[in-house]
Amino acid sequence: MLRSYAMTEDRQISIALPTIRRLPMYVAVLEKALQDGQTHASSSQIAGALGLESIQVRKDLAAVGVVGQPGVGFPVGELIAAIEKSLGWDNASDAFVIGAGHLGTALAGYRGFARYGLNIVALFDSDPAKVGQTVHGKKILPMEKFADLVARLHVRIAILTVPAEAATESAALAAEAGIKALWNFTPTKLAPIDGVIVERVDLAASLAVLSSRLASLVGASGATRAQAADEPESEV
Amino acid sequence: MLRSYAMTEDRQISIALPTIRRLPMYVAVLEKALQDGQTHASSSQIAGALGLESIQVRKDLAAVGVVGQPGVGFPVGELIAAIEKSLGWDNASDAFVIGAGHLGTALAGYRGFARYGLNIVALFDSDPAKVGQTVHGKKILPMEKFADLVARLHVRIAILTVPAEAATESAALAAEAGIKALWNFTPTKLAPIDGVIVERVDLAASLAVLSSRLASLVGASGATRAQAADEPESEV
DNA sequence: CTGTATTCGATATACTTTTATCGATATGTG
DNA sequence: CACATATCGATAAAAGTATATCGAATACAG
Repeated sequence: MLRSYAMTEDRQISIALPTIRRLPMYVAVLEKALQDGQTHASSSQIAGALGLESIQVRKDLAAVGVVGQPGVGFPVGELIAAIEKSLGWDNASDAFVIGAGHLGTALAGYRGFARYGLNIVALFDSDPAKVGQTVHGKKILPMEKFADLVARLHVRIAILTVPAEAATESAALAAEAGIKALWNFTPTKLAPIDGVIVERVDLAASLAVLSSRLASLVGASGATRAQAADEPESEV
Repeated sequence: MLRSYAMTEDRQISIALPTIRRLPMYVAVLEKALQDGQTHASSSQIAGALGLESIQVRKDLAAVGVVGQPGVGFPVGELIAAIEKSLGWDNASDAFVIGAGHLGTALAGYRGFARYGLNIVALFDSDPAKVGQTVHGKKILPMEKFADLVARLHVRIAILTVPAEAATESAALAAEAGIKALWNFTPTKLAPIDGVIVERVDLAASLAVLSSRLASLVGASGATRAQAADEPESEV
């Protein structure tokens, strides 16, 4: 495989974004296979479990650098380790939640993150009424302590769950404190911040896909009956 | 079924998925422009506000069928209306939340949805302790009443915020009740259900992008050997 | 009225991602 | 061992997206 990069040993950077997004699904399937006692899994097996094509699975797995064995499949354990390394999930990262509202609380209580190499340490909120409370065994601390604790605990990841209007300010504060990666759950699209990675969970985009598909489903049934098995009521 | 260009206005199906995901951002920017009294907005102005290229904005806006005026820009009001129509946001849709945990409560309290044409009517939970409570002015009802109320109120959208292990069952129940679109916030990848649109908010995928970028940022000091202890099951 | 700066839309090009093809390797059966 | 089946990896093709170019339309200043 020759590509224009090929300089660095770790080619994590060059893994295609769509591939990266699929990697967690592979981990889930592979861990299940491992529990079932499988030492190897074929691309077609993985693909079948996820509703993908086997060839795409092979391409994705090739991207993380694991070689399979013709006639056998891919070594499950090795594969999991390689994927987790590619994602940086081999070493758990500590994270702070900024904004101890409903969403922040929900995320703080989500245990699945442990498997994703993410460890939520504490929550921060500017509301004095919330400070001092404990949610899911994690303390809610005042924003004033944020910068100091980021430095002392070497926390690199902050999860933004503040109201939309506070997002920009909170992001700037986090960047100032030395946060390297922001997981932005607010509807606010943040301006790029130098040296800070921002990944947004865009509910509006997700809902847009859902509702446009729904709209075309309903709209299509009025014009054509080609694929519609049942007749939805025309409620416009 | 073939996608023809015959219909001038209603070719929502053919809008590219990446474009659809960007449409909500345009709406946000355009509404701001409208508030500032602008009647027209140029593609470069919109692009600048969102960190995109003007040409991409023009292409996206062309996809929703609005024509701009050379030297002037795009008519703001018309554009908003066209985008909202494309997304099915012109008529608000009622939705039920299944699972009145932290996440479900958070979503039920999120007012931004109103602007996205989504109206959360009630929450459902199988836990008798939660039933009867009210969150954000919305009642938590028992799952037993779900099917009946879907039919009576013609609700088409359900928001899944149950624990991972309950996701498949809840989805089947929703489909049975006549739900047409499922917005899946659980980590469970649902098998395709006939006649039901499923859109998943995949936190693992989002986190994968974040952490892989963070890992490659740290970059050169990457040599680590770690065996991850597995977590039994994920739980929202 | 003329020139300059904007801006759009159509077409073309480049890039990314997915899907297809095919030869080679491995397993298992009779 | 011969043969059918399963599987991978490399290469190629196709499909899908993003970006570049350029002529034409518009506004505005001089």
